Amino acid sequence: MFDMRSYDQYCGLARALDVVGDRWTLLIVRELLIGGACRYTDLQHGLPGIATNLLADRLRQLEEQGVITREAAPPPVATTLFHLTPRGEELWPVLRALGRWGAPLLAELPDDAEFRSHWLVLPLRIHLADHVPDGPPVTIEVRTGDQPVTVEAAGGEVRIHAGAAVAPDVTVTGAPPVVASLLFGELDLDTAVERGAVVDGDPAALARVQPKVVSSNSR
Amino acid sequence: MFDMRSYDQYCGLARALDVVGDRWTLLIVRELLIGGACRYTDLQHGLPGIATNLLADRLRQLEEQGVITREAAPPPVATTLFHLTPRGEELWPVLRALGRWGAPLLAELPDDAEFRSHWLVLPLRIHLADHVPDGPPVTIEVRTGDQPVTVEAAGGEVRIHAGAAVAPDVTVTGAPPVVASLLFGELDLDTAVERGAVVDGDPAALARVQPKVVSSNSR
DNA sequence: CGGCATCCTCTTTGATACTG
DNA sequence: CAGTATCAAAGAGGATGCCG
Repeated sequence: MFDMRSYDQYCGLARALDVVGDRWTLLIVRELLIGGACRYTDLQHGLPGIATNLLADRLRQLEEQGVITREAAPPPVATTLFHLTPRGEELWPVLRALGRWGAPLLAELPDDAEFRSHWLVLPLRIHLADHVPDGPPVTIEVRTGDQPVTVEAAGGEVRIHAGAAVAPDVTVTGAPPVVASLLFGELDLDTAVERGAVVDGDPAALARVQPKVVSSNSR
Repeated sequence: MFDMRSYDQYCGLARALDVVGDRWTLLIVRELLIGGACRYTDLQHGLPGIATNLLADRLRQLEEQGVITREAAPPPVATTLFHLTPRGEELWPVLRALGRWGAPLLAELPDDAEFRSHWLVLPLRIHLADHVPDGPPVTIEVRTGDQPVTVEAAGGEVRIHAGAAVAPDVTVTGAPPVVASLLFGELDLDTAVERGAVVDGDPAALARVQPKVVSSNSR
């Protein structure tokens, strides 16, 4: 039905690209790193623009290469769940490096670019830290894009996942670029509010997890 | 003449892939990370199988994106030199992560895969270290593939570059997989020799730089 | 509805030949 | 040396149909 195209080079980079270098492939891995396990339709939702046959092809290839597994969830759910194998999870450093390199390019995106709020999860996991390990737990609800994202800081650990928070100490609402810049500490609170962010609740909860570096970004 | 295809997603990973996600692109970056500056024909030699129009296209795109620069070398050389910009050099963590992930896949390659010995340079830079900083300098010449590669250890630093050594303390000759496995400490000396490697000179020079971990690989 | 497969069109790639 | 030109083959994108 298809043949794996290969660079056919004795080089680790080339071998990696043989497996994950095709269009959409690493974005599929991103989806699975964020959520843990996804249904086919979850993947389609998180990968706006992908053709359905292409998604099916990529999933089959990734399965053959041992990067993902498909698991038939038992009734009454009766759906197929895709998730990364341990080998697939080892792609995390690759995604981290690429995401970091690409971050400065976000500024050049048109305003109508696609956005799914769960895409914030991995960058937030990289950049946020609990700076007050001994403080009481705090919860932040981030409202931008298609669904809320919850940030919980407690005991020196930060947990981030898609979905609404129960009783957030603070909520942050606004367009993705402003909300993201605020959370990543690239904008201070006042500037973010000036640019349309709405912060409802205790701003100290934000300061607890934001990266310390505040660059002097303007635009 | 062309339009940059974009995933159009507000996501750092997707933005990175917009710029360096096309086929061959990261391999071009590899070539430039290894050598520093390359002529068009050097790139063709290091990228066996690439179509020349594709190479020209990719170079133009990378230049537009600020990843590489082209520099007209003055007479009497009178050639164009391509090299990475600082922004392009920041792709090093990406290549490192991908190369590391792909390394285990090298074993599955057919024996007639393409090989250029300078492809060893980056992995060697990652894995080798000078374990005897106070010892006298040593030089290793690696002979496999199309040209020799030189490893120099001195004062705690290891320098690796393509090209012959002047007066090597030891030379290692053999097929790429065996030579590479020996240098990376995945095979011990005896096993490597059994499998066709020829080590001429002082094997202690090898031990000085090899990674300490010796895994129990067999095949 | 979830998980694809098919069909069709359009773009990108690969191979080769040729040029300033 | 550093490309451009040309053309066939493969892949991507989009719409729709199928089947449990």
